[in-house]
Amino acid sequence: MQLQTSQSDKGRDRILSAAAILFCEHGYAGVSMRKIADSCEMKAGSLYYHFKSKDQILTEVLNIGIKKVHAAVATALADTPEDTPAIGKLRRAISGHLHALLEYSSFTSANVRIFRQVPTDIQLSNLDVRRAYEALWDGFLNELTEAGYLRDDVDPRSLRLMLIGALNATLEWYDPKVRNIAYLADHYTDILANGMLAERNI
Amino acid sequence: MQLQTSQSDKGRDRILSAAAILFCEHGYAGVSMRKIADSCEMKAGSLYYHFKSKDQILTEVLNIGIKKVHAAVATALADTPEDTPAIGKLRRAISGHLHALLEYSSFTSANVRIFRQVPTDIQLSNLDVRRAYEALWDGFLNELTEAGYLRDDVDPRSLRLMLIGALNATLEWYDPKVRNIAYLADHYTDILANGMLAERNI
DNA sequence: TAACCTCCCTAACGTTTGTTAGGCAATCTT
DNA sequence: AAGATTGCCTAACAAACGTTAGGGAGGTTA
Repeated sequence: MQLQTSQSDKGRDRILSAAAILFCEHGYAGVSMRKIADSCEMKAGSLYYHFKSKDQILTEVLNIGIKKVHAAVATALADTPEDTPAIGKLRRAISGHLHALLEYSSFTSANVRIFRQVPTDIQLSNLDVRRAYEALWDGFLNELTEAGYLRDDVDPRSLRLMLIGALNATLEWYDPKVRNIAYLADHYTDILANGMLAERNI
Repeated sequence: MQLQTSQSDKGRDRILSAAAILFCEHGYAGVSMRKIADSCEMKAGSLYYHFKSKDQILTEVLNIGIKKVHAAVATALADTPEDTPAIGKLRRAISGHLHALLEYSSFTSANVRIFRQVPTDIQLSNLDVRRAYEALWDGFLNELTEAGYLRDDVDPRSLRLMLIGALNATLEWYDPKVRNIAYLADHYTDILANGMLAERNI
């Protein structure tokens, strides 16, 4: 997925990419326009040719972040062969989310890390894309429930919050040198699906 | 658990409490000494009577944060009656963590939210307390494994990362008006223990 | 060739930042 | 009563902040 560039918005993209990485690492207030400019080899004033304020850069970074995971998970689900079992679909969705979060996209990581620390009006401008992503998961989990694959005593919304929360938390400790994403996706799918107890205790 | 005050460190405590809340809401760099001072009805200069720098306040907030969850979980486990089943112990530990995170302690929330965005040397000064808390969980999970309660194909360390990650993520959306902590603790324990599938698929 | 647009630059503005020096009233010690 | 200590204050500093105005090099269009 490309940043929504129409033709040759090279400068814009460089700025957004640099900003995403910096926001992710140091938080919103910890990143100045001068630091963003530094890390894409520009000067602070030049950023204002492409964006009208720091807040606008932030808003775009946040929106792109969610759109990237959304696209990754939607693709993973759409590409799933007809006869894939429920746990297989789940694994693909989880894998898509983790890849977008840990590998492809500093935009996604930035969103997860800084969303709650950002001014309220900017949070609001990110709400629509967030809700769309939540709806994607809720739809998928509801399908599984209606098909009888999920326990009927767990409500899909709570499950979604827990599931995505658990996945997003990997961001805090994930290290590609220790475990790869495929292992992580399998492991998380297995435990979320089957639990950690040797014998079930429901 | 009190902030480690020897006698009447009232000023210190007021500053630390105010700082914890602000750090949690706006991130490290988003909170100035003047804002901390404002919200505990002091002036910025006065903070330097109690602390030698902003970084020192941050360091103490982070350390207290972990110590609070540690104490909560340790107490929960220690108070568990002899014959409590494995899932009961797990529930108590999870409940202790969630209470410290969501109810009692803005120090704990601050730690979870801002740790990764903080300068490296300050992260390092928080490592010892963090490791001690991790060891508490690893010890508990190892006990369960050795007693045969946990599946032997999941490794306790990965499990701990996933479990605490999932719990910490509640911070992003928890709202006491929608669900109480007891419900959350039960729900998380159930799914982590038994999984979400109607029929196991191992 | 002239006019224009694109994309970056420099230099400066007013504000906010962390921190320090010095002062002053209340309390405690002797 | 005299002196020391505690706990806060004010005022100021240099640095860093977001943002703006204006300029200039290079390519495109007329």
